[in-house]
Amino acid sequence: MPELPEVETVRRGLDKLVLGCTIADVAFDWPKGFPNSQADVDRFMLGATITSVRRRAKVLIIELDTDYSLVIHLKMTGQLVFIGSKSNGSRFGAGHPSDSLINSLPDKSTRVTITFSNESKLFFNDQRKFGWMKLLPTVAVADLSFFQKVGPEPLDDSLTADMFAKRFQRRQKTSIKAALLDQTVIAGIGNIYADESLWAARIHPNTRVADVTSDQLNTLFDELRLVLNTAINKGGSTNKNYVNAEGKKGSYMNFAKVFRREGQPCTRCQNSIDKIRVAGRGTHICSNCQALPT
DNA sequence: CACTTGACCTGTCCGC
DNA sequence: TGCGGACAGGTCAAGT
Repeated sequence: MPELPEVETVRRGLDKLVLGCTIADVAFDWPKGFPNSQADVDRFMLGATITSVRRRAKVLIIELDTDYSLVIHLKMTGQLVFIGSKSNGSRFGAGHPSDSLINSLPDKSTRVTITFSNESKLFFNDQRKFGWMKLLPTVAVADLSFFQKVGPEPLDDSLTADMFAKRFQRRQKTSIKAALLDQTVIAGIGNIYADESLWAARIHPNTRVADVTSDQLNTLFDELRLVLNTAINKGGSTNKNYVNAEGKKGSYMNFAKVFRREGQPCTRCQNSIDKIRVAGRGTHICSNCQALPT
């Protein structure tokens, strides 16, 4: 699922819904995705209060007042869905009481259920089981190998176009799309926003990084940030499974220019959008707007 | 090191 | 309808 805009949307939802909540119970049976022992959970989660919800790249960090944190990666199909509970026992969704998720969770994809002292619940669902959640000492979170290697946040105010361009210097021989998807170059970009930003910057995804001009990299920097900010404003993209912390879908797919629009006209030139394969991933382009250098 | 490919899972869709 | 294969928002480990 989730790329930076989706994870950020979930983070904002959790920040609103579970900050200050106290954990009363944790139900889990998923050693591969949640490897902590019952003893760890008893000692560092039960009775703990959530003090902050942060995001780095596509990873969520839920900090507890026990100096432990839950570190969560949703990978392709992970969801974190909050469902409240009224004092009379009836359930309500955070924003949309009619949402079908309210009465269907937990379901067969539910891997972890956290119950808070006010009886509301947070479900970690993951159909494909690629996602994970780890309970770690907060001071150890930064030592995770992923955080040691991950590149800068594309929306960080301090990131300049020059700094952005420099990140690509050690990936000269690969395609620009493979480099964009490489989390050690820039954090948070996945298949949807790689395709969308390359279309906006009129760069063919198969262009070798060495053949991307500095003007094109400058344009890509601007367009990438525009695409990501727009996607956050639309609540992210729901291609299939993604929902936010309230169980709601994102609407960015209605505004996408190429992603999953194969066969439809390019909004700039009316040429039919193509789907090709680049860096082992399905890739959407306008072959008229996005020419390969000759 | 840089680069590519397959593996990890479950579900769905498409062609025969 | 059934069945096999390809494919799906992301990382990793292993190979060259």
